[in-house]
Amino acid sequence: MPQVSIKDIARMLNISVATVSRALHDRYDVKPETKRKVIELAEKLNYRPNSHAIGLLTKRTHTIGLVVPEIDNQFFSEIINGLESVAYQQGYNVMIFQSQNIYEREVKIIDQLISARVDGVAISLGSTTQDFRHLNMLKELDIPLVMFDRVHDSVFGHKIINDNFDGGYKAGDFLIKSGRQRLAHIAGPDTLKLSRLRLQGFKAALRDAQVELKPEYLVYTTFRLEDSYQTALDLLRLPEPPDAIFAVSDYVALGVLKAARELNLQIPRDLALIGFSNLSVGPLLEPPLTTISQHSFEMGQVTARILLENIESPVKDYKPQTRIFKPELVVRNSV
Amino acid sequence: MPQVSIKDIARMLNISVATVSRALHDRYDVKPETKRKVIELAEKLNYRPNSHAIGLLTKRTHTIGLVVPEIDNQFFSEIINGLESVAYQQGYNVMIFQSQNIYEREVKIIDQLISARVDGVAISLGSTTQDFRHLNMLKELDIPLVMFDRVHDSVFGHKIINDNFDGGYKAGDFLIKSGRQRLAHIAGPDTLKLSRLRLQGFKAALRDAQVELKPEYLVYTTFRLEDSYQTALDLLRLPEPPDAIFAVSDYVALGVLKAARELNLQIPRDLALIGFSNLSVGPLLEPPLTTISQHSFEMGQVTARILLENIESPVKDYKPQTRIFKPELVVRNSV
DNA sequence: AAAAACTATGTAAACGTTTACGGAACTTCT
DNA sequence: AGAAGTTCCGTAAACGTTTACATAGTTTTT
Repeated sequence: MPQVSIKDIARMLNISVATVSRALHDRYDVKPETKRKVIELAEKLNYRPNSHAIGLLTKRTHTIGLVVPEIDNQFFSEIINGLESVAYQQGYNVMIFQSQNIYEREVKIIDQLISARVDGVAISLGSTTQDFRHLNMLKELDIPLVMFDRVHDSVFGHKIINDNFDGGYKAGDFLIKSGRQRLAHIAGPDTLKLSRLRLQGFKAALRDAQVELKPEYLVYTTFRLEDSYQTALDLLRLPEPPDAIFAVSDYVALGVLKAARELNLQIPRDLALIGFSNLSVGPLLEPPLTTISQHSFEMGQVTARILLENIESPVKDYKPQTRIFKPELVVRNSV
Repeated sequence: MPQVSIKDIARMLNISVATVSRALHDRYDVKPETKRKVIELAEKLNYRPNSHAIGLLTKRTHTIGLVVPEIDNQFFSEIINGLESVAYQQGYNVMIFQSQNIYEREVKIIDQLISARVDGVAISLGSTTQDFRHLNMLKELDIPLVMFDRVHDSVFGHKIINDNFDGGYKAGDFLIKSGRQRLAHIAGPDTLKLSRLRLQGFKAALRDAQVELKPEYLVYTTFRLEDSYQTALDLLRLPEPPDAIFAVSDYVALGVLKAARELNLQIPRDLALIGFSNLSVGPLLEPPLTTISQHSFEMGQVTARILLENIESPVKDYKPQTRIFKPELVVRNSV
């Protein structure tokens, strides 16, 4: 038994589709008797409205497209949860897509979202994205856009970001205040703004305290566990190894932890370690990981609110807003 | 500038919509000259086909709906990745939804997927779901269904599952072979089939080795970290505490780890610990966690393959298949 | 008793796309 | 030169739904 339409119901009851439609919407101008018959039959036949027909006609889908680099990343999944919680409450669906940090896939996803005529788009940019035409096209098509966490200035849209500079500063500051001198930083890819900002904040903290950042203490890694482990290993095997490491993320800190264990370094005695993100496993590690926490769930909520506000606003032109979240130091035992 | 349609292009070039459609599909019966003009204009105007119109007409959306209890769970996000990898390759989109283990939300999601006329549905059941009418409706509407990991016999659809009995057996067997005698199990909610099966397998291993399972060594928990930590704490504070624990999942094992640390128990000396799932942080814990690994990525791939095969098959009736994956023991240092 | 108002329903157009069918304008063949 | 074939394009219907407009029938008002 394939899908039933309003037409089928109309035919079976010998009435017009218009009446069926009105009955299902509980309009005032339908006889209660008719209403009852329609609703009963619809129920019996498991009628479900065809959202393509509705989307085609009304040009509204009550759907927002969400694009993240990857979902198996707690930071993003928390943002997704925050965003969904607000969207559902307002009667919107969320379609989640992963770009896997692959530029071509990101472009394809955006094309699909346009084809699906979503009411709005929320995205965290892929790390390899350098050309932004696909995103600026949304503006031309009057589709509201909100970028979160991984944003770029040459894209027209709202921005929800962390103050990564501040986070980097807080990490550096805390390490210094805890008495360390040979501070190192394992940075993320230089192409990512968040990497650069965390590094800059870290540097600023050192500068303010007149602590030197040795060139060999600044190293780069990707977010792959294997990479950060290797990078940490190299760093800790220097003739004069650092006594404190600020890792650009908790994932990277996990790599440091592994490397330190391999070299029989004890944390925090031989090495202080601070991460970034506040993964839920952090407190369960040995030692519990000191980190910088981002308000991920909240960021998702705010992303949704700004997007929905824009979608429901009658004017299509909008001035992009920027919301900045301040990260927080979470002190545990790794420093 | 709102969205451009095929009609707009036709009007601007003084040709019919049929020709525009044919040109964009690169049909043989369009003059190259015309083709060029159409394609150029479409490109210039950022034309994107309206997938609602196409879905309405062709009744095919090339979209599959994916429902998981939650995405911030590595097991599920790995399955998602496996499923997406196959789906994308075959030109299908994946719409991801979270039920949050809330029955009403699961029902609503299924309704939406029906409304969106997805070509097929893959789902891992929510833990509170007891009524399956919403899922069996898919059968009536000729929408193929694949259940993975959390399945139920009263639902008509394919099943992709882990042999949880075997996993439980392997865990118990390994603990016994490593010389432990006072074996305990922290089980998941009894409503979940996977909990019951892992427990049964564990019991079978003990029975086969003629090792007793003391009633007080069998305790239950939810998957919330706080709960498993408390449960573990109670267990380890017994007058005669166990010397080995099989935790129903790695998440729960993290709670045990925390409790053991609090009580100054050393793992594996004072307590052997084995988890289930093989989370990526496992090897980075202290000690690295011994666990039972599930082939999550592969499960996702198989889920997608079976679903797509069914979707593309010309016959709408199908015999549900069942695929069982054998879990694997991953030996690290916690035993 | 006619006019006015209300009730319940139907008609038809529109949204964007695809495609079967038909046919006009050429070209090639005999 | 007529027949036959080829090339290119247009017409129109269909998918499922909503809604402005029209209208028939009934009730109320004057």
